[in-house]
Amino acid sequence: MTTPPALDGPAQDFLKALASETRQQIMTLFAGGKQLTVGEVADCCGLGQSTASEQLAILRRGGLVTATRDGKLVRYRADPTSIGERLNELQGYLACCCPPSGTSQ
Amino acid sequence: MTTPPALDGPAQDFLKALASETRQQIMTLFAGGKQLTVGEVADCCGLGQSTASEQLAILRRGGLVTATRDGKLVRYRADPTSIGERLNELQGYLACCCPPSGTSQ
DNA sequence: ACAACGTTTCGTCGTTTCCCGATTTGACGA
DNA sequence: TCGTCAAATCGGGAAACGACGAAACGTTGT
Repeated sequence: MTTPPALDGPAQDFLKALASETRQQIMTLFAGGKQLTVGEVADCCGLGQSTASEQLAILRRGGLVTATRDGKLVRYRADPTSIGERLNELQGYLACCCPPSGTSQ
Repeated sequence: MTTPPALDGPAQDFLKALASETRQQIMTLFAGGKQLTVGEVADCCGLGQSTASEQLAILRRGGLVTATRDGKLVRYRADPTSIGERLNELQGYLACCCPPSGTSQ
């Protein structure tokens, strides 16, 4: 009886993180493996400093980016491994609702 | 120079649709290709009738479900084809931020 | 014509999200 | 030890979201 597998915490955070246009825009900045500081992100997106920091924190909780300290700077970059995992989980979740073969009703 | 491919409308609707716990729960009801009416969804989730209708409309806009009329009922079910497409688009978008091979910074 | 089911719209309420400025924390370097 | 710069956190205000009930409408079947 296919236990309805409600999405768990991590997957939830992943979706929440992606469900904002601003954060989607931020993610595009990391294209090609680029690394950026909070200030650069704020600059590129026309956001306040604290706002950028908050949005990056949400992306980090969603497993989309990681941060490493470099002197007094903190460099953010995309986290392909984690993204792949969450994407897989999402696919698995959706697969439950989407019988590849029509088992019909 | 990987044109930053901001997510387009459909993908946006897909993410928005999935970014609600209630709608995630609704999706699990369709597991195994089941079909449900608005009333059944409202019942199963403890939602008001209009709320269920609204949430289903959002899921439909997101390409997650389709609706067909059957007599005076409207039956909803998951839409695997559309889901697959949107999932692919999402993957493509994320791939831009996630160099499969470390092209490094 | 009428009843049943679904959809849409309206107004409301409470919660959450987004963004901000201000303040605090943390990590240097003098 | 003191500044200083970057980042994080705090507090607040505006907007968006989720849910509700009620009403009006469309469709379908009796």
